Amino acid sequence: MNDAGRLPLVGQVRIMRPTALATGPDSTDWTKDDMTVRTRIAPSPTGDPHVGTAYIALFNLCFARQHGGQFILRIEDTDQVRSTAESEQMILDSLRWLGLTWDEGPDVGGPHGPYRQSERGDLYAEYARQLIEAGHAFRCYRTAEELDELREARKAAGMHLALKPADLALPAEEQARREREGWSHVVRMKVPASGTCVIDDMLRGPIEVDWAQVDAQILLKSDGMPTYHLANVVDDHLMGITHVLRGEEWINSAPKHQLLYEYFGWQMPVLCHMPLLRNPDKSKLSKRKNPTSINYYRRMGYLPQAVTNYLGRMGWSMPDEREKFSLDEMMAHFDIQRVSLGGPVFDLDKLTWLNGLYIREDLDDAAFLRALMEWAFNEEYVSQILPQVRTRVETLSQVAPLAGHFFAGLPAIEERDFDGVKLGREDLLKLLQFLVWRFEAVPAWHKEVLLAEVKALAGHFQLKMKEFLAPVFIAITGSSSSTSVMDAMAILGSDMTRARLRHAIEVLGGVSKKQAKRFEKEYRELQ
RNA sequence: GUCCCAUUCGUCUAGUGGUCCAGGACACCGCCCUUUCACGGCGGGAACAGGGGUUCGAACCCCCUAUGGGACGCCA
Repeated sequence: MNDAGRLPLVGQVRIMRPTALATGPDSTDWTKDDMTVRTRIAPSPTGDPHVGTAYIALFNLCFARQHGGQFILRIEDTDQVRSTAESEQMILDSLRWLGLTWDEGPDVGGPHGPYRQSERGDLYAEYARQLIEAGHAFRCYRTAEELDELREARKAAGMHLALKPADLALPAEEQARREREGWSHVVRMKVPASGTCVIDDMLRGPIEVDWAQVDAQILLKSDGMPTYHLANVVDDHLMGITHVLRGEEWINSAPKHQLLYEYFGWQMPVLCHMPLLRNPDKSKLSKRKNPTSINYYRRMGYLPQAVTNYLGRMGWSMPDEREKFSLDEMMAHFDIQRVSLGGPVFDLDKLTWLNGLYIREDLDDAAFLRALMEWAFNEEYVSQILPQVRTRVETLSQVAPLAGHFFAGLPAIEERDFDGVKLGREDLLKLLQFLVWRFEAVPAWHKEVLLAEVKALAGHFQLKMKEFLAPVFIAITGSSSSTSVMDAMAILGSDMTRARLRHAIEVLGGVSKKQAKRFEKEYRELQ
């Protein structure tokens, strides 16, 4: 693809831009009757399926459906290092489990495919080339060290850290030399040095950002892959996306996106930045502080309709304020203007209450039985457990007590359950905390990987595996004698394992702020 | 450090200038129901961040301050 004229364009989608900037969100029409609304969720397959992804997907789906439009799923796997096929599959499975289905996507196809950015070939490079030709982008040969220095200089001067085209420019002969010698380079977009950019937000109204705050964004990485900003704009346009509902964290890069649309001469989709889901301490929801994987909630035995319902209550309410509603009801009554902007704290208690409501009110005996079987009493799952119990039981009735932890959430343990562990309190907490941190970072949740991690840590603590695993055993299985703890962790999955380890830390009185500081320091040195 | 976004009970929220000495839900507490525990029912405490405006009137509009969050990556 090297002729710009042959690039596929989407002509039939008409978008009405907000016309009255000064009048604010209330008096502006954001959709038009003759427009086909198209929204999308664009997850990056770099880990466990995140509840935040489901949250944004839910609102995109409801917005599209409510306007009789389409909802698209696109995989943004331009990060070649971190993206995995396994993660992509989990994301698709999880969203489908929640009932958040898409009209077009990598697995179901559609007229605007492929829906996986890694399969969209050199489309992005071609668009980047166009921008260079038009003088809107440039090749940048700066080294990582030079970039660090430039940022340091700006920091020292008390300026925003955004690197501007002028900062990055090399003397002509140096630029020529690096080009001639074939240095690795990136393509960056040109951005105005000063002035103000106004972006419109469907909920927040006009937002002013000073161009001085906006850096010369990299569009094409040195590996030739596009960054989010380029790929996102190109694909949203090519796929006819009319409304972009995404997380608040994108507000600051919206000027770049808007500028790219202008450079290309494309119609800009309507932007809507949703509030971010929060941890109880109000920081952005993170796996460091909370279970964030949809897999975790599934494994904990939450019903998909309850999870979806609960996510729908995050920053949004039904016009009649009812707490319990189905996805269909939400789509039928959806009104984007009812989104409240304060970042909602993800509250396990309320989700759990809601889930109970669904079990009590919505499931008859047959449906309850089915839910239970689908959840964990199915062949696939139980088959994983069998090898763990076969050699340890003499009657079938011993299976449930022995393997109960495979069918449970957090074990009912107390402080004194750890009495038999021959470790000081500080070391005990440290051991569990280090394990949690270590597990947060494992790239793939496989037994061999976990074993390597555990061995490394046991070495650090100068403990035999048996000694090291004693407290882990209690934390994971809730007992001092049970099935293999390494296998249990592998089977239970990352979030459940970490949740149980964290639960054990809490049971043991928790880690104080001072301890946390000490632990972090030691942990960093360990790396 | 610079910029952006936000701010109603502990938490999720209703509220878009008078109907709000602020309503509902979770959690918590009490009572009732009950052979236990739940479920269910009834009740209780609990919030408009602060200060200035605008207005006859402000949770709601404007400004300032404070607090929280986010962004500033060859991650998305």
